[in-house]
Amino acid sequence: MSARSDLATRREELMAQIRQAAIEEFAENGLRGASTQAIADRAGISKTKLHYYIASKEELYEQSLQSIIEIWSELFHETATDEGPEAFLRSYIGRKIRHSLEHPEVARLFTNEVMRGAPMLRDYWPSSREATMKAAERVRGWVEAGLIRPVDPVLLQFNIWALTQHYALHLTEVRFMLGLGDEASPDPEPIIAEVTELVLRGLRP
Amino acid sequence: MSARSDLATRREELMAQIRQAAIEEFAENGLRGASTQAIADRAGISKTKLHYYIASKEELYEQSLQSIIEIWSELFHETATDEGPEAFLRSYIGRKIRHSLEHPEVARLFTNEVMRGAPMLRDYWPSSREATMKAAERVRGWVEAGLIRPVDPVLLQFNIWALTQHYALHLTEVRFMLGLGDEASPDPEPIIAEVTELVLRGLRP
Amino acid sequence: MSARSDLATRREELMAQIRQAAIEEFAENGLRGASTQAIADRAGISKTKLHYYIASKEELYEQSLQSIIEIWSELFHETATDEGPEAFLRSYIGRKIRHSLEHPEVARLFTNEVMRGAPMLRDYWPSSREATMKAAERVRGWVEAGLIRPVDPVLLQFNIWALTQHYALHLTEVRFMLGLGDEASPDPEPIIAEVTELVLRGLRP
Amino acid sequence: MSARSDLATRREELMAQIRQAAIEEFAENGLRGASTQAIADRAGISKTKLHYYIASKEELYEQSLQSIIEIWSELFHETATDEGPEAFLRSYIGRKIRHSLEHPEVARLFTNEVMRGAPMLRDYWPSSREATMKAAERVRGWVEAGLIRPVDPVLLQFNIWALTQHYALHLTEVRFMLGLGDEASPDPEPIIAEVTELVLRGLRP
DNA sequence: GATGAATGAGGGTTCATTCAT
DNA sequence: TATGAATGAACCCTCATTCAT
Repeated sequence: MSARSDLATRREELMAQIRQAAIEEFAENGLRGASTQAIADRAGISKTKLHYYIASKEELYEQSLQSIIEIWSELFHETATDEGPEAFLRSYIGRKIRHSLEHPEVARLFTNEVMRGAPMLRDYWPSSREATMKAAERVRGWVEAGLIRPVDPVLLQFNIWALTQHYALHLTEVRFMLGLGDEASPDPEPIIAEVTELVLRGLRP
Repeated sequence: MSARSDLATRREELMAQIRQAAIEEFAENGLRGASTQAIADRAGISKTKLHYYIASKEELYEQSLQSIIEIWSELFHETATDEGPEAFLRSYIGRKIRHSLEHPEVARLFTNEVMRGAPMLRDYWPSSREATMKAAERVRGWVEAGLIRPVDPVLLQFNIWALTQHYALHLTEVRFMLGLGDEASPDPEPIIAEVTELVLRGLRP
Repeated sequence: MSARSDLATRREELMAQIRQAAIEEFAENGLRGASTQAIADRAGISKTKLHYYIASKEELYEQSLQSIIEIWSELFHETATDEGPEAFLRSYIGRKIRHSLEHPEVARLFTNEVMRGAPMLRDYWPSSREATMKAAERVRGWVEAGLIRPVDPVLLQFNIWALTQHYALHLTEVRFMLGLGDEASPDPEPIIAEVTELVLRGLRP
Repeated sequence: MSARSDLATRREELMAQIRQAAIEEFAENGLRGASTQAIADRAGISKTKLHYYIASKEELYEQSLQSIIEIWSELFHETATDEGPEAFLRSYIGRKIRHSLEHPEVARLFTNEVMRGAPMLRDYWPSSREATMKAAERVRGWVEAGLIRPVDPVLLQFNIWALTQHYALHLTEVRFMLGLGDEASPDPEPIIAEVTELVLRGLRP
């Protein structure tokens, strides 16, 4: 067992390394600007070896996007939903910002793709829209129950999205403005507190 | 005089065309991913001609960034500041979002640069920080005057920034979720209303 | 006039050099086996320069095929047709073999493409078929007039084609069997005489 | 004994598969254009496995050529020679064309090599020349016996060679001109009849 | 000022072959 | 015997930039 498992494990580990390297490089330079040489360097392997494990740069890009969507989907569905807006939003905003600060490249790659006009995400939009509409329904329920003031439930989602993504996209700026070093990660808690407070108060009936 | 002026005017017009083309191309593909051929095409000139008017792709990129910063600086300083937080925020958020929706490429290019780690903006950070600190001071004044609840004045700026930039960065997604066509611009007013309301209510003492 | 003409002339000369180099390389190694480096070397220019003048290897290949077809078409139509089969065949076979021995690469490239299954010539077959049918009609006329014995007019064309192409394709072998040097061209006249005699006698009523 | 024999048999079968695959691939794409991957695919094995059984692509190419020469040599020597030119030529032309149409890849590979300048056949030419000279002697005998008209006995061999090879090389074109499907094999008999008639009549004293 | 020609460096990818097991 | 992993060389082609006129 150990031999087979070792081989499979090795391959998976390498693929994980490659995917991580790819996400970072694509996040920084976009699909066009990313080079397979740079991805290989980040993954610590040769360009030829990289190409042994991937079909093409484009396919690797698509897989990277796919893995991001899965990560976020899990993050959203792990959040309990039946305890009212305050509990839900506190939990979701906290998780989202913490993840953003730990893995800013994830949000960056996504934003990069969307800024290009999202040509690779066309197929994904419909299912994303469905999820948005389902969430909107829940927000409407909160409004009708008088738990929050009347809001546009789609724009609310955009706004929360904006607030939680921002700290990943602009981490460099945030670090500088908060007087942190180039590699230091800012303490997520004050940021979470501030964003949560803004949203919860902003929604009060 | 007219001859010289005509020449000078022509040159300036051409440079403006080039800069606009550059901002669009850089916004979509980043510094690395942008091609001078694509910029030339967008500007309606030949690649050789483009290179006659610019020193290098990098320099053109820097100029593009510079012009963005000027645009935003004007936008900020045109907003009257001495009528209290509500008037100021209503005005600023409105202007910012309107501009974002009309010229999404501006916000996109900036975010693109920041996501890369902002290597070209190192020189600009200090003066930006100064402006941020000055604005923070004003926010503190509002807090002390009891006009808004106590908030972290720097994070507040990030949050407003996040909310107003988002609609430029994610315009493609926004369009899709709102059921608009690929080229249609969404009506900015409902968005402005929703964002303004969230911020103003979120800041109530 | 001289300046413009010189420029245009230079370009045309270079293109002719490139086309010739391409035909030779493609004739020897086929589309897949040919390398743009080898074509550039044969043309006496750098690979980069070659790629400045061509769109792609495939397109250059197509142009090479196209130019061959034109050459042969001219060769066929230059032959007078209204003086009966003997005069026509003597003239055509002579021209064809002379050309074959002088430019064996032309016949070779064509055969190379046909041997692959002729994927690039699909578009050309129909018009070729038309020409074949028209020629077949003429042969039928000869038969009816009692000038030649009854033959399948299409297979006759194939056979003449086979006999005149062969000396281009197998020039290396022919040279060796005739005891010639590696670069020497065999005297075409005895070959022409022998082939012509075989065909004319083979067609006698 | 059976075990050893089975193993040996298996190996030989596999080698035959490989050789056939190689001939087809080399016939279509030449030595340079052929890929070991494509040969492996045609043989139904993995590229690694292929390389386990062959020393190199070049060596496999040489073996392929060698096996072709053996095939043709057998084909020639199986033809009875002591019944005069007509019987001999009828038999040989028939066999040759039938084989050409059944195994066009054989003739194609050979022609491909010759068109390249036959660098791999240098060693083979002398023995081939010897055979040609022997056959020429026999033709001269026929001429002296008044069985056929005076002809150049070497060129006659080239011409017969040309006529019988052509239908293999240009099968694609032949199929199209005769209105056959892409995979259909034309009926060899009318072709044999026409070629035989042309040659026999063309040689009449 | 303007433009076609040219180029060295690098882009992504494939290839025949070897390694390691 | 057999196979997944690995690799250096080469492939076609594009790029930002410079040259020459």
